Amino acid sequence: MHRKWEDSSRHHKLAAGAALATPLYKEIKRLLTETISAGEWKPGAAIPAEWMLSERFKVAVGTVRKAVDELVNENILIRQQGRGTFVAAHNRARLMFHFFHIVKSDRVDSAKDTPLVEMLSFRKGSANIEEAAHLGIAVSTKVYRIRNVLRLVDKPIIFDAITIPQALFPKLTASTFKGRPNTIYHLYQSAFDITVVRSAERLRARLADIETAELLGVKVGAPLLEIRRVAMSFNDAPVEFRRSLVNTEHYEYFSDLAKNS
Amino acid sequence: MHRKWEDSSRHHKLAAGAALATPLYKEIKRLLTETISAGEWKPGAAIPAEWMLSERFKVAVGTVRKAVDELVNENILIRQQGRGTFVAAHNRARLMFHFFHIVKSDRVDSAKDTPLVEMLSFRKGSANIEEAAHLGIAVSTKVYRIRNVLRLVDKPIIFDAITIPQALFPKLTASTFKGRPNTIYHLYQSAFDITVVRSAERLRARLADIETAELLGVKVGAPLLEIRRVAMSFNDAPVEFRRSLVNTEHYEYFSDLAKNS
DNA sequence: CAGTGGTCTAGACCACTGG
DNA sequence: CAGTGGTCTAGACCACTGC
Repeated sequence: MHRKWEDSSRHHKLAAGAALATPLYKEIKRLLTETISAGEWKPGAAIPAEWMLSERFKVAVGTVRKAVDELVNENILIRQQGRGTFVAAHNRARLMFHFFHIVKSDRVDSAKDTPLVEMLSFRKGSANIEEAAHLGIAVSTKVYRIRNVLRLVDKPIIFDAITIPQALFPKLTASTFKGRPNTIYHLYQSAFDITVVRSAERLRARLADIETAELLGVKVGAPLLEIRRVAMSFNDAPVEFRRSLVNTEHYEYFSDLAKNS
Repeated sequence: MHRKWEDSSRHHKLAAGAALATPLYKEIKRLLTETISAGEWKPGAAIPAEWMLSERFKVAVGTVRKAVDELVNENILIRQQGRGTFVAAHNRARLMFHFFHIVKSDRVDSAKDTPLVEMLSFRKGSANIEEAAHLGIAVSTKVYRIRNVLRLVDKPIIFDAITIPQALFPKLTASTFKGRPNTIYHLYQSAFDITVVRSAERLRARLADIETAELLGVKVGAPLLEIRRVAMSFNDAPVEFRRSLVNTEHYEYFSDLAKNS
């Protein structure tokens, strides 16, 4: 009855009081992540019902649920009662909620304006020290560099400089972005099978230089918020490094450290 | 056997397809929070074992666990296998981990320096519009205002202006802070029974004015990171409004939106 | 060793969705 | 209505702590 005793591969205590056995649900979680990552279940599609997964993996439904719980918590899966469990897809709402933190400063409710992206340039290049460090690649590795201006309510507010490794995005060209109504993370996902699942950001204050001042319509020496973001896929694999400069005269960066109730 | 049918107060469907019954574990969570908030279990102390709670509340242990799970997730409770479950106390490690986000910019590991706090002033006053809005109180409500300079590795890096309602902190005086080796949130908790459980922060870039420039040892017009924090207790009740100005020449604000694996 | 939380199982029933 | 996730229960055993 008790599965544990049927499977001798678990609970392997090493000689010298070494590493502990991984909980079964963590293993299921890993298998689920792998299956998603391998493309068996596509973004936006439903994964099999929990009872099916429990049969497939030969574990109790409760164990599957605990694994799914964590993936839902990490925004990799989305549960919908009565419908099923789905692989999170990168739509605009998701981007705005999880990856766009600029809000109008006079809004108490922290509602967000949707940015309008205008590409300034698209170039090939070699990773500098900073880019290499953040992307976990060697210096001089080939990268793409994309520069955008983001407008909020018609005014240029954000200047983005994006760096991504060429190896991850084969045959990417400037025209790939043309006429795409979706977000760039949706493009990563739909065209290159790369799913951004989380990001880490570092912020500091900067003075606007001549170029940025012109782009954002501020004076040289105006204060700008600089954001350095590393976007990561499964297993914290770095995917994109982005440096943003934000005119925070009427907008702010909102950081809610609230937990998931 | 099934508790649901013994308790008729739950599952109350209102006439016009109205509000849903609250899950039992949410109710248990509320009771736990209330009990902590009422002071029956003190910060740092263990709460009763799960089986005791399950008897006390007349529910299954699994239901208690689910409630405790969420409170652990919100950093209100701390589980320690083999020892028990404890009410989170505000020690320095906890503060640094959850409420202090300034890291040295050249450190990849995002290790933090411990700030040395020097109080500049302690005054009574009346809430202005901004303070009132953030603290959820009426304009002109009586408040305390505390101004600090925080040094990191001997250099003044942060200027803090803290505003708290007098009603929440009876008989607070400047000398209350004298010779306290602990953090201010520890003081709130130990001397006033106010536990800060989460915070929301808004960031922007600013230019240093004369006063701040002098305090932080930078030039007038130097770029500073401004952080407006609202610290909250249980049920998101605002407790403290803090405006920080940070010299981000060698330090950064680190925002990791990682989830709890 | 007793006592705690951590994992896993098994099964019942509820709430919601969509045909 | 069938099928999905959501809640709740009950009980076994494991892993860890501290006496």
